[in-house]
Amino acid sequence: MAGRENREARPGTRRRGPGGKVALADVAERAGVSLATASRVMSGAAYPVAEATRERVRQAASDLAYAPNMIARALVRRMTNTIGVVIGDITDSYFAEIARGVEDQAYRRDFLTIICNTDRSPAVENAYFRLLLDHHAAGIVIAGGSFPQAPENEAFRELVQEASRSATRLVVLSDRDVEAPAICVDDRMVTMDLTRYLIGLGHRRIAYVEGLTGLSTSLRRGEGFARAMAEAGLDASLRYPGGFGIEPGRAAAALMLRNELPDAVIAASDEAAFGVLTTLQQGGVEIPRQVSVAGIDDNRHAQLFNLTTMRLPTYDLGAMAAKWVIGDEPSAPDYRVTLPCRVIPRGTTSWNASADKRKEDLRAG
Amino acid sequence: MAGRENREARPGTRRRGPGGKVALADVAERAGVSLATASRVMSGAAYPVAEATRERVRQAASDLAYAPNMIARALVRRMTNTIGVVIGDITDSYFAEIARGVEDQAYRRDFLTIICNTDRSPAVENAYFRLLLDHHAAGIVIAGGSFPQAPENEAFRELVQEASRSATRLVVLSDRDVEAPAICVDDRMVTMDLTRYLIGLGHRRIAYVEGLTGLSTSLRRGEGFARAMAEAGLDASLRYPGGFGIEPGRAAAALMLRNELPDAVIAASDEAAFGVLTTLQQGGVEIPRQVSVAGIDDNRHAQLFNLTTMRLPTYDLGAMAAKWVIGDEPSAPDYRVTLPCRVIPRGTTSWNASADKRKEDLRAG
DNA sequence: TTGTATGCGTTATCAC
DNA sequence: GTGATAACGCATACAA
Repeated sequence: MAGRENREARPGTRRRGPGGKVALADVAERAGVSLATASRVMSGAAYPVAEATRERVRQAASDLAYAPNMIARALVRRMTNTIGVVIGDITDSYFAEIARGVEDQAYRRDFLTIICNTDRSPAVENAYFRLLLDHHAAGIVIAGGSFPQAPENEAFRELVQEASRSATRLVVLSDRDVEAPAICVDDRMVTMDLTRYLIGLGHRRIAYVEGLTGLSTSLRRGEGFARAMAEAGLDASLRYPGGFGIEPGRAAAALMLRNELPDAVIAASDEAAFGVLTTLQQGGVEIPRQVSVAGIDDNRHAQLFNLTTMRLPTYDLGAMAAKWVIGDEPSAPDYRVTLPCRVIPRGTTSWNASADKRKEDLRAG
Repeated sequence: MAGRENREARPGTRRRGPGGKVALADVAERAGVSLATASRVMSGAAYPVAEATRERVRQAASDLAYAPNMIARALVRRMTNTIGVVIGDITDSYFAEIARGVEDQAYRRDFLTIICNTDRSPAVENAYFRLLLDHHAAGIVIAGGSFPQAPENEAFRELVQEASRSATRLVVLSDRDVEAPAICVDDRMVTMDLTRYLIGLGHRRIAYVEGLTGLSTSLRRGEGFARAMAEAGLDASLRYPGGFGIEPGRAAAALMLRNELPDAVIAASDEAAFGVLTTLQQGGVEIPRQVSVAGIDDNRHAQLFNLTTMRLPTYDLGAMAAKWVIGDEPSAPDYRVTLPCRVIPRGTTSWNASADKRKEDLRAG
């Protein structure tokens, strides 16, 4: 009431904020309609407005170069047009691809993509989760794997609960063992298939460079390797402590150079495989004649190194997550999708020549 | 008035929204203080509040697990706690590093980082600019270079004007020829220094793989190459159409293989240099014995390829931009900083053996 | 189909 | 120091 009286007390004044910004009220006034009507046409609400009126409002908005205040809209809708994507590190191409997938979908619907680097710290992950919830993000995409041993997991669960009570939609991109929609790959299968591929190439003595210690993803990939080796009756104990970066690959390769070389090596990531590859080559090893090397991810540089690798649908992971978050389908906490992966054979792996020899030995013996 | 009466009419009821969220009013009620006082302590305003009162409010907030509604706060402050970073493509490590620089600073102050991929489209850039302005971002960091010929430049200028009238701070990370704070490198100097370095190594016939056509950054880098060659009395006409990706590098190298090889090649980006490097090697050329190769950026993979390159302070560019945006210094439209770059000599460049020969020829002649 | 009035959850401006 | 209350700019339930 009071507000309205003030307005009438200053007849003829435009309702402009200090920044000179034109508000919806200005549009309504110019179009000669009520604020409500102006809102109905500008907000794109499915509400009956006469076409003539609609046009007048649009014209007025255009004349005044009206731009809706997203904050005010968000306040009443209890929701911002933003999607938060929580990742390890945007400079890691794995996460960058996911983020790109999210952003592409977000942009199509005028959503903004918020990026949150955790450097794999569960504490930072929770902090960002909280921040995004407070920001009333429309959706939160959590891309990193979990650390089953982390004490922060309990707080994480509570945040998931809070998210489920709120209107912001949550999607996890790896098996986080929480009640939330998940879009993932089968990490165990990833290494199983890759290991089988190398075994099929005649390799027997296969080394594995592990992923980041303690990460659930690393655990499952390690299991897949072990299982594939076991089913072929091979020894899966040739493992090197690793990580997803280049350095762990280098370190593992340096160790290999000092001992008997394996037939092949699988690294838990492309980057680690690059480290293995270049270090072995610098050590005088011919790839793939002496040792085959394979990675996981198929990132942009895998082709450059001609690296055999497992292609992960990183971009699609992000894109599907964003679609689900923005989408009009009703929220379903049991929404779960597993995306397929496949081996991309390239030049760093080849048929194991000594396997022929073994066969001959077998025949002779 | 009406609101208050309603509250009294339902004694004992907690003021909770439909989402069950606890609001500041709940905190105030529980602490037995007014909404204003509760706001003063929770918003961290520099306003005198008795320490005892302050503590009561804090306790109440903690008891109720109160989380401030950032949207409501943003509405009255006319500003969200977000920084938008407008880049070409987050999967390009150059931009990823910049984004990381921004995000690191943002996180320290509880700001959210919004990422905007334009794919170098001026139209998309403007669209995102508009979106960020409407979102009342605290700051906008524009990282991409400009296309001097683009018709969208006028609209861009208008957006810059609008930004300057609003409270959101704008920073550009390349020479955009607009009235806005800029944090850049000297692109002309970048190629000049690198070219001089190669000339100093005895190379004479130097090829240049250009950057993306039409981009101001590419233009300036090309100029730097030409100038350095000219001042040494060398021919700068050995240029290949390029781009910042791997493929343009490959294409240029393929061309080189079909003609007389240059002494050295400079690519406008590391990625292009990788393309040149691998393609030449696949063509049987020994690097650096026959041809030296250098790039620009010093991204994470440059070390892997042992690539000589120009180190660009990408991370710092982003970090400084974010600091300036969040910072407490008064806004200064003439704020301009140029960050230094330097050559990182690695294994893909070496002294030109035939230069010795030339010297001997000279002496003999 | 249009208009009126209320509320969204804060901060800020007054008065006390 | 503290409290009451008016914005902030929009969407929407309810009235007409």
